[in-house]
Amino acid sequence: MPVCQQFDVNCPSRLLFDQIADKWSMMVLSVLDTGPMRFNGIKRHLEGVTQKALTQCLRRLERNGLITRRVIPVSPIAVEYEMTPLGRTLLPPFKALYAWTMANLSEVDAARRAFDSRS
Amino acid sequence: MPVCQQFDVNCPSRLLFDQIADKWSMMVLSVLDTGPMRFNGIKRHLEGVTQKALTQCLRRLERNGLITRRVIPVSPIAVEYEMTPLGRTLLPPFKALYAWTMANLSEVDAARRAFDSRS
DNA sequence: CCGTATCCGATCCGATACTG
DNA sequence: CAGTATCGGATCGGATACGG
Repeated sequence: MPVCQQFDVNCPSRLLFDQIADKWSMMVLSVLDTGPMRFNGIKRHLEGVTQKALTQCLRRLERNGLITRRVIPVSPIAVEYEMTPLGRTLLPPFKALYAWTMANLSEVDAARRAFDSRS
Repeated sequence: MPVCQQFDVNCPSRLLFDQIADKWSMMVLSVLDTGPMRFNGIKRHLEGVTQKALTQCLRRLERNGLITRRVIPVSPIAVEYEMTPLGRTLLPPFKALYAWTMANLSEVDAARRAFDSRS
């Protein structure tokens, strides 16, 4: 089975892939895999993320059904994010890809140096 | 094992993930999985790709050691791209992710409609 | 605490033109 | 055939300010 059956930018798989392969989603899901967490808790775990970027990322994950957002009406307001069962099913494939990157980092790096020295 | 050990934008895995999770790489690798192919051959298989985008994508894949580029000095010139052994090892994790997207497309779509109707 | 709104520079991306 | 070069619009992303 090919990775994308239609080799098309509108391949249904690609439209979903784009939503989860972005800059922060993978790390947010990984953080939430350890349990529910509040906004600033997540933010503290992701060094370098801005509030805007994290908000957008969380919204997208929520819209795609991978996490839930629960407002706790205390003062000041608290918002807890939690992985859904669907979100949990995404972690194994992600981890497989993560394992590949870690296993092949050095080989890729060698290829890059070879390429860069050629040009 | 977490998806990203450092939860950091500079996590070495992320820096590599960005290179392969882009708009076209997955499809190019999938096309080349069927055998070596020339530039315009690949282009014909990827509906919607521009020459510029494909060139950039092929360069990046070549630089990362996932494909090779071979110039065949005929007239007019021919250039053949071929998957490397390293590139081949990337396909199983990719296919796992592809399988997940196909398996969960409808559930994600339902979540999106629910979210959109809430707001 | 958890956002939204706005501005602004950097970057991407397609279209087009041109070359060996 | 397989690129490179260039340009302008669109989009992204950070910084900042403000609000419930």
